[in-house]
Amino acid sequence: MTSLDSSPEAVRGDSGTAAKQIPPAAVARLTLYLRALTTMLAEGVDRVSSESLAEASGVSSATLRKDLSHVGSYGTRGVGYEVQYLSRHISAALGLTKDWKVAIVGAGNLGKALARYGGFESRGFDVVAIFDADQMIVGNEVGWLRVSDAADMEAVLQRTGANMVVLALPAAVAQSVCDRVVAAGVRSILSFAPVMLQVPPGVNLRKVDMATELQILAYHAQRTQAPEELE
Amino acid sequence: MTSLDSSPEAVRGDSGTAAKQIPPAAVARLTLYLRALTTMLAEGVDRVSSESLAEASGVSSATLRKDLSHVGSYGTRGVGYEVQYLSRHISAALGLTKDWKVAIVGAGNLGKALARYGGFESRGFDVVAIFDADQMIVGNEVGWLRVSDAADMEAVLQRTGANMVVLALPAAVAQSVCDRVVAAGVRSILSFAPVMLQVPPGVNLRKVDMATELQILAYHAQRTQAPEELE
DNA sequence: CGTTGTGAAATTCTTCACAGCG
DNA sequence: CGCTGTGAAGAATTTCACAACG
Repeated sequence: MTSLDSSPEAVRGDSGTAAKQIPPAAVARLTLYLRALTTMLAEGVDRVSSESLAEASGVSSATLRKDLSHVGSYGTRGVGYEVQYLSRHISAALGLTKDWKVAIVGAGNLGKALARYGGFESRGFDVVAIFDADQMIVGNEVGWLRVSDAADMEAVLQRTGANMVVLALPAAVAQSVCDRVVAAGVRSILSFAPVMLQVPPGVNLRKVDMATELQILAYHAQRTQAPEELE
Repeated sequence: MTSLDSSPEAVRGDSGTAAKQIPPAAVARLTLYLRALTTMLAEGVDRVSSESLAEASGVSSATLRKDLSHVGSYGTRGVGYEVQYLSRHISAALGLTKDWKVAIVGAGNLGKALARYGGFESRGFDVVAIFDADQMIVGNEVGWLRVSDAADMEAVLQRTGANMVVLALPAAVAQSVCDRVVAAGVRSILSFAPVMLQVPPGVNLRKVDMATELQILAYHAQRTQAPEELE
């Protein structure tokens, strides 16, 4: 992987560590390729061209090849990519070789749904704990886990070695729980709470807001199919 | 203002309605502003500057003002924005004044969580039906709804006037259900199924994949805290 | 005055097109 | 010959900086 690639500038690498950074948009798509490759692997496909992998992932082949170029050169010209080989390299680039242990905070409907969601385990994320503050819920079984008391969060996070946390709780308490989680040393947080959370630098926070998704859909729907709407 | 009008993909062939299109990235952020404004409204705040609304939304003030410029000029120079007034205009621009009726397909853990999720109702989306194919589940109560038989989907969608559908079902059946939903006339779909769905042009599809979010988080986590640190 | 709204510059992302290689 | 990998071109988006204005 030659890459006459020089980082533009302002790369926050203090020095030395020239680990090539992958553009955010490309990272998001790499997960799609990985999913498609996993499906192919299960179907016994062992080679794939950029054209067909792109189609299976819903992107253009040019975009796909450009994205893969950030990861490395794992294809064979004139042939394509070996499914398993490529799959492994994308996983490595995404940091999925590490053992990710996820704790879910909030055992309401969403928290329970997430805890039982097979998609996590099957993609290398191990759900190790689920918390709730409601004493009526603490102790209940959710999947193969038992709901822990949110009061013991720090201790349980430590004991289970959780290194990612999913927040599935009401907006009102999200920030304070988030603060505790950060204080406990967790540096990767996925929040489903519909609020802007403040986290210190060095902590990775991603947000998913389901109502937001519907609103975006509403915008497009209104544009493409509203015959009567003028202003 | 200008007519920098290049359509990314299949835009309807009509030419009469030249409603100004808002960049996708801006649309996504407008929903954040709306959320922040709603919170402020509830707190009794009635004026806000671009600077503070930007902070409450987690973006730069320059980005915020640029985004609002796509919607219109609703601020007062030297003063700021009136919370309610701006809120109303963003809602209108996003198409949220229309009555959106949402049907959820799949009454598993996720489907139930979504059906009971207060965030939809509170932001103008009315959940009007929930379906499942499992006869053990059909008829159960979920929130204030009763699970309908997926076999009757077309009829129920018609009767309830659903104009948006949320797919909360296994990857394996997602495409075929999606096809039925499209055939029934629904043109806006939010899918939680971890597969690439094919929809005809004119149908709006958005996807949320929770495992994908964790993978993206993993990438960043690995970059920012893995180098050669021992702990 | 202080803050909005916006051209223009800077940056990032996507697409093109083709050289390079198996 | 066919397909990958990649510079270069082209779009889109974000940031800057300041004129306009209540």
